[in-house]
Amino acid sequence: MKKGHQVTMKEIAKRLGVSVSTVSRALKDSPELHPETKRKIAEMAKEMNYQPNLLAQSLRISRTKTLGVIVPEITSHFFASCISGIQDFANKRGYNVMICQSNESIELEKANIKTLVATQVDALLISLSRETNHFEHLDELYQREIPFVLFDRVQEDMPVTKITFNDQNGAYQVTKHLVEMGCKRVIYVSGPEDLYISKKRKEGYLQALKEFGIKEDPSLVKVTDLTQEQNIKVAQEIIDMNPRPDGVFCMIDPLAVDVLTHWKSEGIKVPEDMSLAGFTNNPTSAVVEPPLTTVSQPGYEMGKLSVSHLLDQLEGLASDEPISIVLDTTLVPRKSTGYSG
Amino acid sequence: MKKGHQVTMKEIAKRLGVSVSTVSRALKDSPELHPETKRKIAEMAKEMNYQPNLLAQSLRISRTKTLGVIVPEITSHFFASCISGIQDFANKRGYNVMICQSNESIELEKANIKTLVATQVDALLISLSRETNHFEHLDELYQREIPFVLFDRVQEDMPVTKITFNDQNGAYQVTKHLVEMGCKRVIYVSGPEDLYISKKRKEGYLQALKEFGIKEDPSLVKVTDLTQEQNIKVAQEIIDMNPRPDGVFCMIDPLAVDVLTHWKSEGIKVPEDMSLAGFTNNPTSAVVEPPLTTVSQPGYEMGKLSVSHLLDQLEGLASDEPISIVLDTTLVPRKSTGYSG
DNA sequence: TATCATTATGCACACGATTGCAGAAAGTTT
DNA sequence: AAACTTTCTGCAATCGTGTGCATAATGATA
Repeated sequence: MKKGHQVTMKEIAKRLGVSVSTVSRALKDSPELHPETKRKIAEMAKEMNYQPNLLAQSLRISRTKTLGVIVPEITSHFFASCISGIQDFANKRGYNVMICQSNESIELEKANIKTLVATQVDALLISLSRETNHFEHLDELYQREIPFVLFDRVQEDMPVTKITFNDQNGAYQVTKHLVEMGCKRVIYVSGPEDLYISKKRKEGYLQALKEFGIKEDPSLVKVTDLTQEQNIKVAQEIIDMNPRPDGVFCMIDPLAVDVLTHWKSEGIKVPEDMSLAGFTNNPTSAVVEPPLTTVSQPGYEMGKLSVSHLLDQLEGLASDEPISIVLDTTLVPRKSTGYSG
Repeated sequence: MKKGHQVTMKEIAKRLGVSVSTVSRALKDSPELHPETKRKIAEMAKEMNYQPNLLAQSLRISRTKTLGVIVPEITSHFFASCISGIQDFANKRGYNVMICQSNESIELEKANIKTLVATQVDALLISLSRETNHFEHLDELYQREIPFVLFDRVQEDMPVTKITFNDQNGAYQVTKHLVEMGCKRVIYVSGPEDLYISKKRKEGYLQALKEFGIKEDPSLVKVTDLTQEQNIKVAQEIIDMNPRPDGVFCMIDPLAVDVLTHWKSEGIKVPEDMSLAGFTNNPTSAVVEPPLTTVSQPGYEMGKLSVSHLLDQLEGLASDEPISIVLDTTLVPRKSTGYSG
């Protein structure tokens, strides 16, 4: 299939018997040109449906006004919200966005970065994959002075701007809530342990226990790789424990939903037999039965803030100094922890 | 913030005291060059961490190997799945993807098309917004010979390749299922009436009724603009009807979930008092209580097929003749219609 | 009428990569 | 030693847009 021909300045120039530079100046409304000439050229451009070739412009000014975004997966509602926020605010400021997903693979993440850099994006917004436990590819970006920010899934030691949620505080609040609702033995179900959010949420969990004078017990921390299979395995392990725990905080909603579904099929009643809480406030968590207590993380806001700060830096409206933006989370108590309100 | 400098062929050439053309040929492993020269250049390129500038390449060959995608909203799980399929298969064939969302607005849809065309994407994949009821912008694409395909939300009269689901058959099956489960008075809740999928699903609904010899009754068709507010209003209207219907087919899952939630708060039991079914098979529909009977629409598959066929056409592997690809849907019976299996 | 100021336009080059053609350098043949 | 290959490399133009500088054309002044 052949792509249709696009009208160029050259053709407008030819039709009117002027030079290309005159056309260029006319379309930029340069004061050096005779008004009548400008009018004629503008008219012809409109008639021929001229559209400037952004590729050529970008090549000239070495700026594409395009940002690259890398997320672990688009189909996650949280990341989709982030993307949505990034898009909206990038567009508002005249930037386009190229989105890639790493599918939680570090190799794909590297490949994505490479392509985005090759296409000359002006900057990158990256949320790291689950697998990413070494960071040479980020170091390289840094050394090549390609601006980028990290959001949600960050590497703490990287000297770039990072946008995160107050994961620790969110986990603290939800654990505290579980204890306040009467739970004596609270389990934390963690995702992969070197994941930033796994660590932070664990810290919050431990902080709450400590505050209530509950001794830390390693056997109350379970780990899953977040596949449905393992999630269910962990759910079963929990109800097999003796003495059985009475509260479970899952580090992310889909995990909590898997646990809930399994328990239901095993006849466990939530919250009567066991309290359950998640994290993220996915739309799903509001409509399961019972509705799931969780922690709200506004993804759209995160996207908006990430891109806004990045563009401020790019355009010199903010200092180049890397900063750390921490967004607040809010506890969303629901029936799965016995809350009725 | 200043963007780091990228190494160009010119610099490699300067360092080695050869011409830029020699560098270009060396990096393309041209047989005209002395092997030793090639070796030296390749080495230097690696050392300097040279990355070709895709912008310049694209400008030269007038092809960007980039596709534009426009969807109504990214945060919908269905469209996110489509995007995911498009991405994966575009990347496999060496193409990049720029994604835009129209937020269901025809004006944004037009603006998106304009930017994507200006950035010289090689082709477009479009799913129309709810508001799109005139099609000049698509006509223009067609006249300018910019290749594009329509998926899911299509305009039937456009002479381009269209990828849709067998919406009518899906609706037929779900309606038939409701009747077979014992429903005597089945409601169809439609989205905006000029939406392609609203129409098609209504046809399927009517087809099933006809087959069972049930007379068409306009009062059994309700319409909502799909805002939560109106969805709830319709849900209330239905339980206020006299005689009360005993089965409801909502044209899309989130609508069905809104209805279900409202009914629960009003003490209506599903499926005992009323059967309920949706369409799309969102992840949510499996975890609500009771689980929702629905129709599965594999979005990832749709994305994959759309992009594959588009690229086949672009690269001359498939005929330019517009075709219509219709994907099958499958009924997913669950408890909300009394199914137990 | 010669000179100068002013206005309007074009030339040439840049951005980075690619390629047809010319031509230099080296080797081979007569 | 002259003529001819063969092998290797560089020049210049291209893609579409933008801009400093030169210059042509016009009018104003002395």
